[in-house]
Amino acid sequence: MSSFVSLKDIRIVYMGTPEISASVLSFLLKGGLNVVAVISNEDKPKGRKGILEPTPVKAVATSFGIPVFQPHRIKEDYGFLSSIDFDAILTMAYGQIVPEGLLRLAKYGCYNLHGSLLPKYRGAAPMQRSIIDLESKTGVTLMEMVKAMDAGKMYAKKEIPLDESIDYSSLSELVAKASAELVFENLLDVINGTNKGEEQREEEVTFAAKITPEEEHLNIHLDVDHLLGYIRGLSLTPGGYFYLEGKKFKVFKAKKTSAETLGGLGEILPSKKELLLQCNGGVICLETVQWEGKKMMDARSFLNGAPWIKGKTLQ
RNA sequence: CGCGGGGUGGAGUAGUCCGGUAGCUCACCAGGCCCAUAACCUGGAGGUCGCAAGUUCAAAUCUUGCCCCCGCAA
Repeated sequence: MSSFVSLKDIRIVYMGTPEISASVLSFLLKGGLNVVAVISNEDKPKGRKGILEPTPVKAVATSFGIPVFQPHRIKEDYGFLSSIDFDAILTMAYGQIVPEGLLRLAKYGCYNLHGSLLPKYRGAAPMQRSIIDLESKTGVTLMEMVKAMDAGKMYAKKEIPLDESIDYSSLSELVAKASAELVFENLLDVINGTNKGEEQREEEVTFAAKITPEEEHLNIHLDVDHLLGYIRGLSLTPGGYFYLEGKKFKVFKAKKTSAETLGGLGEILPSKKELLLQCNGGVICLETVQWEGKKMMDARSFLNGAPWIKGKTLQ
């Protein structure tokens, strides 16, 4: 076992790719964590013009002057790590399975930040699923990386209460902040062996499957509360949608206004200033929407330009 | 050359095909009504119609080039 005096003495290799992982890295670096190298997925062509853009994590690392490695297949290509002097690996949403051989390269272990209260919601989309399932709370877990996905020992957790004001985007921010806190408060103890961790109880394991393209098409038949769960769980990216006049009509934000049935299922109810949608078991007020080809806008603006929507039915 | 939609007062849109007074719903300002109001009525200010060039007596509208935004696909 080691005996680091300060967290800053530990030389860390950070692995991650998307926005949320970049936020975590940013918090960690601002807090003084000693990150000696960053591994991120390959840059991919983005946007309509297919321009190659750096991954969010790469962008942050670069701005801090930290070397970035982007192996095509980490499984076959992690030899570059032998040229780096480091102590431990920390990952958050890297995007590829980390091979066992690489796990063994870290003298003081490999650690992962997972966006749920393990053992619940192992897998790809824990934050979205927690919201979609209408959980009352979720959180972040600092854990040991092992061969099996999200199955290692748990060292520390932070709980985050969920309510109807939290969507995927706002939860991501909370998770990023909590993740960084977990690292600052616990990683030293974990690596020094003071914090032994706790095995996950297999009988409590649940999985958070990736969001499928089909799920992004909101199901108007769902009962109103679960429908709102989907809207929040998918917002702001990728955004759940209905079809209106054959084109996608995304709904980013909505709230329940009554439990009545005032029109046909999926009908936009007549209202001067609000975009009211009849759902199964109640009426919801759409607050932020986007019609295919248009910009995201508040419902009031949309209504100003498209009053004809009243009486139409969303599918 | 991946497919498609779009850029019009502060916001959202109509008008573009078929050239000729820039309309609508809001926001804003003033006045009115009202116990009162985010409601209602009246009046008002605010626009180089993305940029540039071309055609024309005349261009938001037609032609060409460019910039930017958005949905999809990757």
